[in-house]
Amino acid sequence: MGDGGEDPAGERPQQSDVAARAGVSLATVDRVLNRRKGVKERTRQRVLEAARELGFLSASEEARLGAARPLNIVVLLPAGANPYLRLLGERLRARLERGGADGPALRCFFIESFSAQALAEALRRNAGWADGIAFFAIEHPVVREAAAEVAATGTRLVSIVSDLGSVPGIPHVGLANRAVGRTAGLLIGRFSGGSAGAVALVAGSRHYRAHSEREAGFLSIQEELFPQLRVHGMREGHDDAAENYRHTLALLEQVPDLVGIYNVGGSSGGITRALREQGRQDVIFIGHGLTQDTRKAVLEGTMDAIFDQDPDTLLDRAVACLNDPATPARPLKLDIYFSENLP
Amino acid sequence: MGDGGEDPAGERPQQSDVAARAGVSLATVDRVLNRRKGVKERTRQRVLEAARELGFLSASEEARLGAARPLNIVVLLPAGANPYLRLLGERLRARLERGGADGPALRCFFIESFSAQALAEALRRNAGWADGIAFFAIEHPVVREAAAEVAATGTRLVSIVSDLGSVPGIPHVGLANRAVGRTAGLLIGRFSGGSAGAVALVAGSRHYRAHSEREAGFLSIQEELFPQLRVHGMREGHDDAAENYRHTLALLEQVPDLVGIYNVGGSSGGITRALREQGRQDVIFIGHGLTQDTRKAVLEGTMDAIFDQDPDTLLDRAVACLNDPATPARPLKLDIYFSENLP
DNA sequence: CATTACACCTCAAAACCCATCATCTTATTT
DNA sequence: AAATAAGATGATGGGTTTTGAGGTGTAATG
Repeated sequence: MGDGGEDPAGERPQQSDVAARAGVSLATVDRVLNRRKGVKERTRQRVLEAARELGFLSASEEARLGAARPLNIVVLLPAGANPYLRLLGERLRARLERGGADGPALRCFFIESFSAQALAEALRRNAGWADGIAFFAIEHPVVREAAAEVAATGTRLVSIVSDLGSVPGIPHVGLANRAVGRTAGLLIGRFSGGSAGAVALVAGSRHYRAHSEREAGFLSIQEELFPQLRVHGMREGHDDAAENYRHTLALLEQVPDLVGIYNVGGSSGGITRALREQGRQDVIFIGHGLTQDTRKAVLEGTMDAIFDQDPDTLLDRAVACLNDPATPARPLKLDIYFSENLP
Repeated sequence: MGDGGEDPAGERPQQSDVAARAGVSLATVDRVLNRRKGVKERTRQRVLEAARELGFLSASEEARLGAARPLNIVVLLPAGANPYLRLLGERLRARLERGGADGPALRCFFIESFSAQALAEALRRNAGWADGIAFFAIEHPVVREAAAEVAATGTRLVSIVSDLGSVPGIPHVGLANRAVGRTAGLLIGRFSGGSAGAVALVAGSRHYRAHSEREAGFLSIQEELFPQLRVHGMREGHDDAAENYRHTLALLEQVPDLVGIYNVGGSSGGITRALREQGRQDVIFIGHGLTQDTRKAVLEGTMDAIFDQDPDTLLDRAVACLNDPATPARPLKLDIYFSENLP
């Protein structure tokens, strides 16, 4: 008999083809396809697999019948030279190579930094084919709108590192940034040993909630506990090393009694370079992101502490959130590194 | 048709086929497939292999059943009122209730503290039926001897929190304690703002390597970076709150210029009580173990920092080590908590 | 109108789950 | 070495679930 199996060039496959391929009877295929009970899970999977192989089911039908397909996850990060984000991208690649087969398919795109439009567009563009999107959020109506839209289509979203404010249905994986800012303030205050002077804030952008929350926490604790320190207004360095370098040089010149700097954003390399060049290792400096350059800066004494959120934990939690939206979203642990406890 | 080979084009294989191919009875196949006990590991593997060859199992089922039978793991902790160790025991119980079926069977015994004999005996007693033992080590020849013996019988061992020194075949899961001691020294040195004075060390017992390593690290950094601080010799408080309380009272009386205390051991409650009662919140105090009492002490300002190793991570890693002795044994991350970043 | 694909049902056979008990093996003790 | 204990396997049977075979009705199609 000629029929025997699927027919790549010809007819649409029939239930009988699926039955044959799965090695079960028509009755069982019928039960599976119509979600009737009385089918053992193992058989169900066989049938579903056969159906998938024959292309009998559309993707949506497949999903409806619960064929466990690895999720398609997209990660959207700001482009630019921020070393922490580059490290995050690298860990992501590493995870891909490890996880290989059964893990979710992860893809990472770098979006033009600080552009709400670009991010919104990227969200919409990926909503179609991705099952879930993890994104570094920019707080902007355009983004919030796009996120709400995308979430409504069923694509799961999770913000990482920086959130969108409280948008229902979009969990966040990241630090408790206000507390982080307060911790930085506490350390600078205590390290400065009670002497009066100025402390300066450097940020990437106020449109990152992570940054403005850290700023707020820092300001609140300075006011509360260290009145002898005055805070020198925040400067936006757009997570750019060169820009941060210029800001720092200006600071050092304009603020003679500068005691400390807290960089709530990334790319601390520009700041350490300025401090080093000006021989101002006495300035207490705390920044974010455990990377090669910050490690070196802490070891040589230019930087006093690194605040970090472990990239692997971050990705784990983001993926867990996308897999199961019911995952409770307690904040990540803040890792603090000094010269003596670098890993 | 007597051949007995699989039949790719024909009927689906049945359990009876698996039984025949594995050369066992249906009852045994059933026991394996339903994860019932009473099957020798070798037989289990034969059955699984037969099932695999016949294509009886789907990939996911194969993974589920192919995993080695959950290990029987015993955890040995020092008895006593040390809150961190009690918390560890509690997390262990929590993990049991969660993991339920497929997780390893964990059992926790509390051994008379500071008794090498008791620990050695417990190791030997459990070696018979446990697949792996995780134990808080006491560095003592009696223990090392017992550990080597037990390891030789095939029971896997891993030391947690405090290790045995370098004994081949017994990996360790815990902090890099020398670095931890140096970090404590760094913080006390910097918090003290350059003023001269004395810093004191309190420990549980010198027989815990964790404690003496932390001490060594602390001493080394004091000497290196903070010559204006003199270290007041270590006192052993046996992780007992009352004893630590008495030690602290004595310290406060005998050392008028006391600037800081570092408790390398547990049960910091006694120390905070003494500091609180004597109104000496100005003394910088760093201790180990994030528990209810240390949290409170940090919040009220009696304690300046808590060093912690996350109990869940600790247990995860210990279990991983016992499951797969090839697991690389990089040290745990040190978690540092100040008043502002308590979880 | 005959044909085809399929949803939905019933029924009996087959496969399977689960507990029990007897038998055999292996290790431990005496 | 014999006795004993503990564990592993096989045999069996009752109850449950799963499956295959086949019937019926419907809608689409040529």
